[in-house]
Amino acid sequence: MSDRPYHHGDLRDALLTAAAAVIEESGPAAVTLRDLARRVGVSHAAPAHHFGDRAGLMTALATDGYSRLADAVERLGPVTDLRAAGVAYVSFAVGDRGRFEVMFRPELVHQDDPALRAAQARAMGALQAAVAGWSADRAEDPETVAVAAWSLVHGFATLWLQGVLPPDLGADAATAASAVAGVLTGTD
Amino acid sequence: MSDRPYHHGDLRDALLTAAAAVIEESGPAAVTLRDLARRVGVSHAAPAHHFGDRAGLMTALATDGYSRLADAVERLGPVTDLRAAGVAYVSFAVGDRGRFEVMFRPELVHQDDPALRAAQARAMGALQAAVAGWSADRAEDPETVAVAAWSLVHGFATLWLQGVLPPDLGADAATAASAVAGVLTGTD
DNA sequence: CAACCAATCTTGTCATTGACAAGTTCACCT
DNA sequence: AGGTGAACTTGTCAATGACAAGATTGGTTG
Repeated sequence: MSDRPYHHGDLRDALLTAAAAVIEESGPAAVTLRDLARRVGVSHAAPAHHFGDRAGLMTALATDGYSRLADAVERLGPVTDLRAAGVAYVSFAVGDRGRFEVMFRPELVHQDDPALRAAQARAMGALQAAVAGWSADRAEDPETVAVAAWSLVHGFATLWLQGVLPPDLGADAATAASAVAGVLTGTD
Repeated sequence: MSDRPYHHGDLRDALLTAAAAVIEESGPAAVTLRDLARRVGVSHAAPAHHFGDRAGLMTALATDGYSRLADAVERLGPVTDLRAAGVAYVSFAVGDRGRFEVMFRPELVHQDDPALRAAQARAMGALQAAVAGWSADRAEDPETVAVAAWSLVHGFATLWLQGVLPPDLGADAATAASAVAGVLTGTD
């Protein structure tokens, strides 16, 4: 019918990239299998072959996101200042917003997917390892401290992405995140 | 056709309550105007009369949520310990999960809705007033401190709701929130 | 008290979507 | 050369959101 080749060649990645782009523009609710297919130039049922269903596509995107987050944190190495880890976390969320927004929406993905769980575990392990050195210096229970640190950076990232934070913080998320994380560390 | 009265009498509130219940069970993506209509016992187009469209219903639900949050925080009065405000915030999120989940999803609501913005402003004002006394004692810029506090409790609430936090924190969100907030205040 | 009126709710319809089924094309391997 | 399975297609169905037009009702006014 059309002159495009029957085999796309890289359809899976193309769909994931397109999905991330749609989410960055309009949020996860705007992601439609048929729209992605149109954007990439394939038939409306092609995505189902690679991902099964819509949740399958979201699962693949979230898995990809956890892997990238783990990469970013592992590149960091062990940190003694929470701010470095916080900046990495927030930078990932802002820079890879399309994936980050799906990672913490359990209702959109197949939570029991093995690949997802593995990538999730790797990212969490990397985060914990990165913060371990810092939290050891604190008086409180290390786990409570880790949860506080995670809550702080995660909350900041989501609030920043939603644009509800006061504009006085500036336009650079990393700089603002560092300042906010400094409140927890007590450094200035 | 059926024997139910033509006028429901309290359809608007009934739909909002049903929507909150659906979200608590299955998340915002599971909310369907037609399903809500069925649950409440009206025709499939009845919801549109009260809310216009799906986003209109979500907007009303979010507005309701901001009002309830503002009520909860104002009941608190001025606080000198962040933990009290944090517990109130998290308790609202966990207790009114169906509304909380919609309040921070800009893509689901009509963000420019006047009633929404008013309720939002009231809630944010109440939070800021509650924390003002506490943040004044800190060395850092008060606004940065306020953002840090908000980020911490908001992040904790969302992570808690998603069930990704370690189970060692216990089953009571308020207790865990108090402990985690204590890391920021430095009190133990 | 009757007639109206605006709000409330209904039925009917349409384009879009996700999911599924069955067929077609193609790359690769033997 | 031939087959074999993965990649992709067309076709279809029920469900949904949105819209249009009509039916019902409580209140309100003349």
